[in-house]
Amino acid sequence: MKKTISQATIDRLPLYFRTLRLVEAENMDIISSDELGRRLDITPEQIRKDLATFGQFGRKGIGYDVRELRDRIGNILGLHNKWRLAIVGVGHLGGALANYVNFAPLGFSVVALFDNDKEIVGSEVNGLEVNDASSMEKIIAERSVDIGVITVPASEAQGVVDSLIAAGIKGIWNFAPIKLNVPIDIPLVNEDLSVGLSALSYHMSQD
Amino acid sequence: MKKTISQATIDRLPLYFRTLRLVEAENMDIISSDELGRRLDITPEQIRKDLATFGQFGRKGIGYDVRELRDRIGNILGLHNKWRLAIVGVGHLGGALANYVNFAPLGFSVVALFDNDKEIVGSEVNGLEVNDASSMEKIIAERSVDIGVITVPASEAQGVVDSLIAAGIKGIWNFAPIKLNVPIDIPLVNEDLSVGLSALSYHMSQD
DNA sequence: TAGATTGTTAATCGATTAACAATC
DNA sequence: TAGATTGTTAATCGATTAACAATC
Repeated sequence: MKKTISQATIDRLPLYFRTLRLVEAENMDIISSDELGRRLDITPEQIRKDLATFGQFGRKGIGYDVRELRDRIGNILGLHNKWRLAIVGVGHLGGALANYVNFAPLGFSVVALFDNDKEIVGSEVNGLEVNDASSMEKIIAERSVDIGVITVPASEAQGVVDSLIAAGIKGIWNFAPIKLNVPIDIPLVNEDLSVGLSALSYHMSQD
Repeated sequence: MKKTISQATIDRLPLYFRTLRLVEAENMDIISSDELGRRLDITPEQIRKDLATFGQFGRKGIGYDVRELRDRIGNILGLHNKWRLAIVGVGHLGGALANYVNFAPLGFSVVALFDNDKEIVGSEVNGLEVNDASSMEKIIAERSVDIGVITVPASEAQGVVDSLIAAGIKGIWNFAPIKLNVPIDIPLVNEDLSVGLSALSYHMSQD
């Protein structure tokens, strides 16, 4: 029986991964939980605890091998899967994500774009043609799309998600500010920009 | 002495706010924690607990007045401040945020755009001219900018933040995937897209 | 060896859930 | 009145922090 990993731990792993890549570029071979924590404002105890969830990664008295730890965290996060994304809704935000350069180093690639606006369908974004939403089922199968990125208006989001799931998508990354219903076996991550901005407003309003 | 409010609670308030606006558009005057919870997949106990942090909002046996609760949550979040944003880095993501339509209903407005790319400076995005980064200090004061939005590459982010803070900015909303150092009295919220996407990858990789 | 640093257990802290009296 | 629903206290659960033995 697999122990459940806390979401808080999972959300810190990408930060470790990112920092290890930077540290690697600085030609450091070994890093301590202390140094890694200093670079992320996370306590070394927290980092060691997080890593201990998945096994033993370091050497007592020495620290962690940068490359090895980066690889192992990447594998835990499933980044070796080289996930393929389809962006549904090629407005400003969808277009920006189609051009986002920070996906590639994590192994994600955008392989399909969809919209239902005749003005947008047929145009090219970052070298990829925008397809009509009606061809979603066919193209998702053809291009082995794994993840659907929802950048349509909230009112259309659930319909799009239903279609994606019918087409066999394996995960949903949602930017529409609305609660989506998905089958329990389809992971869903919500990226609600208004939450972060409102939280900032809250903190700025405290004396 | 003011009790500290948990970040988890603060992060749920925007969801309540958003849902209350929708419910209001449906002409509902009263809502129970049960119904609100049903619409957000949050337990009614959690909602009542969150609200209780800030006082008494409802009527026993009846529920919450939709408009009143929406107003009071808006005020707790500080949305009545009508914050003014400047976006620094008008690439794809910065440009998308300059056009983002979901800010206005929350009282946020974008009043300045900056970039250091000569190709971009002088162009117009959503009716607003892109200014040279060198004029940041002057324009931020002139336009009473409250919040700086960081959409520059990670390598430039800390420099931009230092300039913004020197110019008198009151809060930072950061999209650059890097840990920023800011004075403790300047609230900072990080929006790291790779965290959410990596977490999705993790969940998709579990049996 | 002495100093550094991990991995792990125990202690603490904080958040969520459950229960229920108050009351509309 | 009976049914519904809040606000609040108590119980539980889970996450973080502290401490330290193991060991390089």
